[in-house]
Amino acid sequence: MSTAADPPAAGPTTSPPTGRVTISDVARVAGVSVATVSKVVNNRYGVAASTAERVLAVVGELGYESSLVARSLRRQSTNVVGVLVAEFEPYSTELLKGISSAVGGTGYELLAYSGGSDGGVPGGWERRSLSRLAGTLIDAAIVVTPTMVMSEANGIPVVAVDPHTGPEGTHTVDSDNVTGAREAVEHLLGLGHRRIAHLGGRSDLQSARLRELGYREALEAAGIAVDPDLVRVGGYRPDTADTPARELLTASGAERPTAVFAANDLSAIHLMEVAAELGIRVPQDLSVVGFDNVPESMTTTPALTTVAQPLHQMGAEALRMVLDLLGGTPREQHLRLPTSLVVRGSTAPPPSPPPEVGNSSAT
Amino acid sequence: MSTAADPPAAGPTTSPPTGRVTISDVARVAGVSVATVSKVVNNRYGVAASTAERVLAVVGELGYESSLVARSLRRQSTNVVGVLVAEFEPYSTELLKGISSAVGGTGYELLAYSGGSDGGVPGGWERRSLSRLAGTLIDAAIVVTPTMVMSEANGIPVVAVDPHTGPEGTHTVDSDNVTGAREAVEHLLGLGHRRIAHLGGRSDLQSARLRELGYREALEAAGIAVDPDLVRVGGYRPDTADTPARELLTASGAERPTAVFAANDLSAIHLMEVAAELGIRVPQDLSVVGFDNVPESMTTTPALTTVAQPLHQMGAEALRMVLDLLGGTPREQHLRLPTSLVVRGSTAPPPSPPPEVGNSSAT
DNA sequence: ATGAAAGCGCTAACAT
DNA sequence: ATGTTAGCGCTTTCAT
Repeated sequence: MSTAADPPAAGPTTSPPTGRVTISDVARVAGVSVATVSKVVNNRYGVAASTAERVLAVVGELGYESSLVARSLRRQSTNVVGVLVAEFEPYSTELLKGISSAVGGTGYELLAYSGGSDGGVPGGWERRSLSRLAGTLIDAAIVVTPTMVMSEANGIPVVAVDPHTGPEGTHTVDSDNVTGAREAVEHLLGLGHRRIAHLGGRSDLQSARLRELGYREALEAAGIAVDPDLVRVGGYRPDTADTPARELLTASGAERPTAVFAANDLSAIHLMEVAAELGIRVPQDLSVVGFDNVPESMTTTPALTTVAQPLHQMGAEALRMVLDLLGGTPREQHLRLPTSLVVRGSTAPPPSPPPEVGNSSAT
Repeated sequence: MSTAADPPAAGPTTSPPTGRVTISDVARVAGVSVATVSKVVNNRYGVAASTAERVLAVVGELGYESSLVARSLRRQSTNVVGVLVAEFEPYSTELLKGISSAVGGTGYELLAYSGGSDGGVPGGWERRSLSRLAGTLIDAAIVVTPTMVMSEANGIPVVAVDPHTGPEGTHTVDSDNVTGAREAVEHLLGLGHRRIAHLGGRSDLQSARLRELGYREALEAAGIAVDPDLVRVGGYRPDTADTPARELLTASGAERPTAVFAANDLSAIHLMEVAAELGIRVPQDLSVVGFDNVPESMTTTPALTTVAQPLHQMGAEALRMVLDLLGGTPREQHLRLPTSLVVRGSTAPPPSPPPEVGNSSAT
């Protein structure tokens, strides 16, 4: 009395109706032991050609593929490099493109893991992800913008890209934050700006401190004192940058900066939105420079002038470094790549200077 | 006689000098069994408060985190959704951003695996990756642009995004390729173009066929016969598009198209480079339209007019769909999202038409 | 409340 | 040439 929905109990053997094909399934169907199947699929010696053939046939028929998990648990290495990120956003995905292009032909596969944000403690996602994957799933790891110092205690090579804590414990790849920031500000100075504000990052992060340092250096070199009112913490994110951006832009008259150097593109873009809301035109009334050159920086109107980090190249170098480490090739601990200024539409000379004291046509 | 390179054999206990901290290490140090440690870290009942406290202290001290691999091997589910891609390129990473933004707050983690290209057979990476991960490492999978039909025989929910074989076996998310292509060509027609070429994708891929269909439909609706010389296979990639692009653009005089609709952005961008090389100005001498709207389409000069696929949204929808499937919520098999034309600088009216036969000033 | 033991799928010694 | 066994790190009955 079975209905059509009931599969006609083909065989109440060990095979569950659902689920994946395991090595035991192959062994049973081929009439050999699991060890033999393992030898066949791994091209080990000691298997008769006829047996191998039969096993391979069953493998093809059943579509068997060894489980990465079970295999890594047993084996020493997996041939997989892990890329640990907090989240897949513009910065990490650009890096990923560079890593991916460099992995071709190396025989390694890539596994990008996003174990950040939700759930546990805000900081420390990198340590947690690393502990969960190292030694079992991945042979080496590239950690993107870790907030904490990574100890290599997990027994696998680790390369940190743009570590927020500065190059310390581990091998690192980053870009020249200070020079990049200085060039951004020098660009504004060259345009004639004098009241240049800085919408900073997070004061606990190395990159933010270095970018602010570059800002200060450029100003001082030009003989301009840094006005504390013109420096705000923006937090790197649109939401955290909102209030400081408003404070900067609502200053009255001559107090208002004619240009802003933001610590990253995301906050620069948000500042441009705030400016638009306040009726401040970019670049006529206000020049804006960002940092990172993520793809999003080209989508604004006008497009954002920014300091480019060579993200693809940084990713590729990080992969090469971690593979060298894996192979025992000694590598320098820190690799720093140069930034470059990308001038687009958001910067222009400042509006005509306000009438000075003693000017003939004042008031 | 030990050199500085020899670590001073700290303790020949069971703990290897290298490698990760395992549950046994914690158990040994805390003086309890591994079962107890497991119970503590998983908040199971039946552990004395004092014991739990002690174990937790050791966990913190040693920085223990359970291995994803070992845990998944034993457990039914892993709370990890896999994203299977052939490679991390602009298309898949944009999707990834959408998937990542939608995963927040769901309690799931993301694992993007790139098991394509190198090594084995060109086709079938998706089947291989799925077999390797399904059932053990990941609870569900989103497969990006699979070339083959995916059977759900792996026992886990699968959603295919932009499947190259057309919506058949599995659940799918894609965009309206035909309408998108038609709108692209209608845009060119509206600008006054009549000789419109098509730099196609790969003829074995569904999306390429649909885009060519849209191209043909638009032309026919306008009463223009499709010139076979104006249709070339571009293969979706810069390298494969090179020769066909040259063939299209080196046609002499009036034979040369005044506009090209390319099957994707990458081949459109390469065609623009070829045009520049040949001294053909875009958009004055030639209009170009792409498809996808990957970030790279904004980096060209002029920026590329293209048909946007809502990639972030498609990724987010794919995640929602696969999570629904996981939770047993019934979902429609196919979800198709609309495309939209993004007009940028690479399209303009055609150059003034060549003198017609019977024109007074002809030759 | 705690621990011993089995077993997830697989590979690698070690028999036979 | 093939099979048996142990064990990777972990969770989970089942005893104690």
